Amino acid sequence: MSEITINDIAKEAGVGKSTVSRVINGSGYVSSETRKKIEKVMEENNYFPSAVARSLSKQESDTIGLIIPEANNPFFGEILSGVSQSIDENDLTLILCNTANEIEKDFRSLQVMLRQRSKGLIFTPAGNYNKKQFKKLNNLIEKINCPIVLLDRSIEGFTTDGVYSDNFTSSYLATEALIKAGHSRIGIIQGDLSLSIGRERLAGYKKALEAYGLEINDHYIVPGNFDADTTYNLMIDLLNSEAELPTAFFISNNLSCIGFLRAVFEKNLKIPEDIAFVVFDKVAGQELFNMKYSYVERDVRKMGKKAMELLLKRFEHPDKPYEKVIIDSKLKLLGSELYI
DNA sequence: AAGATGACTTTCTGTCCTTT
DNA sequence: AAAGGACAGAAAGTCATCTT
Repeated sequence: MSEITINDIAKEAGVGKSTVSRVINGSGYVSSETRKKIEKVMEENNYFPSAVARSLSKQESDTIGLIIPEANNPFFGEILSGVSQSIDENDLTLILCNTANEIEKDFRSLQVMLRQRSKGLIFTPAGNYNKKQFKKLNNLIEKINCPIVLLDRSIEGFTTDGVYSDNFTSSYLATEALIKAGHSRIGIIQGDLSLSIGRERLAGYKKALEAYGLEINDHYIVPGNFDADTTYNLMIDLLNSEAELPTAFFISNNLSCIGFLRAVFEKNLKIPEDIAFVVFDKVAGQELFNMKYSYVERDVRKMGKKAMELLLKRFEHPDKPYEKVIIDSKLKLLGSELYI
């Protein structure tokens, strides 16, 4: 049994297919009598128009592409939840690509969106582009030719709508909180410095130490890359070493924190008595272990929703100036007051 | 004779412009 | 208000022509 098409509906309703098309899309003139008849026939035949054919004709699909770098990061789960709510509300279709922080997969994902003739794109780039990669990116984007909203990570030299956070200020405040709690030996689990968010978070940390006259000790800078395993290994090395340890850490992201905690617990250290921390972004699941901890909180769902909002606005007004939205974040201090 | 190759046509299903 | 028909891009189908 072949699929029911607009022609079948038209034939059965005794009208032309263009009339059926107008009913489907609620456009143009259709007498209410004809409309009712066509709707009845569509209902009876359980007819759904082919999105494939519609895309073929319109030279555009109703899909929104979402390209994320870390499917294992709950941050992007929250983003997805915000985006998909708006997708539903606006009767769009979502295509999701995960790049695992590999730039080559950025390109593959963009090619997918190009092949799909996506209507819009929300994009968190996998990393820092070199000249050649930047050129390739520009070529692809030019071909895709649809509105793009950057999310959380910017691309140097590329201007478009975007939703970001104030990484510098949040990191400054997080580090400052540790200082105010009485810590003077404060380390950082550094993020991926090829990403602007990694650099900004490091800069905020450094600036806070500087502001309070504390020395920046390279030995306290753990060169992580936003990933749990790397941080775990580095922390184990550090905890095994003879060196004097920091009494507190600012941790650049939630995944690093998992590695950090694994190492700390493995060495039977107590949080926050032995070692305190403030982490950028919520760490999923910690509430379950009744572990109070401090973190930089941001409304991530809202970031996803806002990105969609920018896209929808761009559809309406293709030529308006680009918009850069900073979603505010605040410090959640939940640990012991003494230590933080 | 059998197989490979290339040129051309048809098919798929909605959309949209023109005509009645 | 409704009908008719061109059209979109890729794949499959058709047929003629060329190569072994």
